[in-house]
Amino acid sequence: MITKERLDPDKIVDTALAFADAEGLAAISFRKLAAQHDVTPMALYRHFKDKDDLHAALADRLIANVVLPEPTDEPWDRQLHALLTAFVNALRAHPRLADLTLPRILVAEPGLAMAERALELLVKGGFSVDDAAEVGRQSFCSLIALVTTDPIVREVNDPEAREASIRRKRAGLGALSPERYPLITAAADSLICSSSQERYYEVGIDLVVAGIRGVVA
Amino acid sequence: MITKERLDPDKIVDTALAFADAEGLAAISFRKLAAQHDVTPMALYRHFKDKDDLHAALADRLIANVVLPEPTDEPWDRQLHALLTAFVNALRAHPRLADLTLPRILVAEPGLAMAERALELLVKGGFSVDDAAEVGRQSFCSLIALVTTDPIVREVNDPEAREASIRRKRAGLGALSPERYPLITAAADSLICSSSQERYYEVGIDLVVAGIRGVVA
DNA sequence: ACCTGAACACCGTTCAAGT
DNA sequence: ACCTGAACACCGTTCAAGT
Repeated sequence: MITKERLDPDKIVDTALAFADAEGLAAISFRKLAAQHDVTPMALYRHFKDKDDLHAALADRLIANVVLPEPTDEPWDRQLHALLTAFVNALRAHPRLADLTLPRILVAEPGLAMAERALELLVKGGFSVDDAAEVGRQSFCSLIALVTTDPIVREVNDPEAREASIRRKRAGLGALSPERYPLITAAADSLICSSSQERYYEVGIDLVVAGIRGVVA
Repeated sequence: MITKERLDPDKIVDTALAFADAEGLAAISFRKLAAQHDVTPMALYRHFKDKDDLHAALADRLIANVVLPEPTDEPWDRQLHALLTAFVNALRAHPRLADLTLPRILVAEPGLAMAERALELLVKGGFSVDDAAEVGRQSFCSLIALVTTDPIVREVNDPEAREASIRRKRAGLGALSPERYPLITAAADSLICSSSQERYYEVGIDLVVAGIRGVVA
């Protein structure tokens, strides 16, 4: 039960985040949000211009949770690693919504501070300002993809359906010819589900940072 | 006008691809596809179990267009670069649908052949089979993200709306304080729109390959 | 086997109206 | 300023029925 005095946009965002965590982005509808707050769907339009506007508000909330690391005297690539990890950690709070953040990074705080800091470190690493922009953008895209394709999150929430889905995948790879696909069949378990979620994110972030280090002119 | 003898699933997929190219994934609906083929929406259910099934068929079409490079005697990382480029090129035919491909790579040909070849090259590069699986998966994810976030594709198709969107972004970054955000304001043009689409993809693929090279134990 | 018709349970959004 | 009610133009999907 929501205490009903005023229709608070922040509380609507809270509810939307909860819906998305439970059933994904598609589960967020104005009509369901309104019902949850004992209000008519149209009431929400007083606070959000349209659905894109609500999505922007959701993205801004994710970005607001980025905890920027303090500058240190470590080398630039270590500091960048810490910065990108902070971004990933913020997204992981609501992984089904990570996709929404990209167009809001250069709008919402602390996305702007994070972007400025990333450019700073990239320039320190040897990139021109324009190359830093290009490389930085692509790095953030990769990290967002890392979170949205988290194999554990991506599965259905219902544990029974999840079991069925994994069984189906295993059956699919199990039916392959080991002669024709020796490595896929050998790596089947790793391909179906990462060994550990922490390792998954570790490898993902390391890959991005290693890529950046590798393309410095 | 579609010649009407039989309802051909392949032709429905053609129409869906055209819709998505013009207006994005959300523009694909059973009702509109049916109308385009002078048929009732339910007729489609004879050929596709549901919308996910249609999406799988669309993904399979993208994957089917991957042109696998022949094995050469080049070093493993060069060959991997060529393989990943082939994947990206296939996705670029229908960039708004690139997202759909991930869960179909290990199902549809030549996705399986591509995955097997990628694992092969990664193992040749020094990865264990399981590490190759993890690193390979993340690399394909990053490349899919590269295509779906192509700044040119992501913009609205209508050239007038596109102009307005770019103007709005420029205004947003232009309003920032150059003292507080010296690098963002300096790189504004690069951040808003990549200089060239070819360079965008070159940098993106180079980053992924450099990352892989960098994390080899 | 393949397609239709009617129906159900949803959507986002507009517009005029109430307080 | 803030919310309601009715309406419009859409969705995916099920089910029973036609040929």
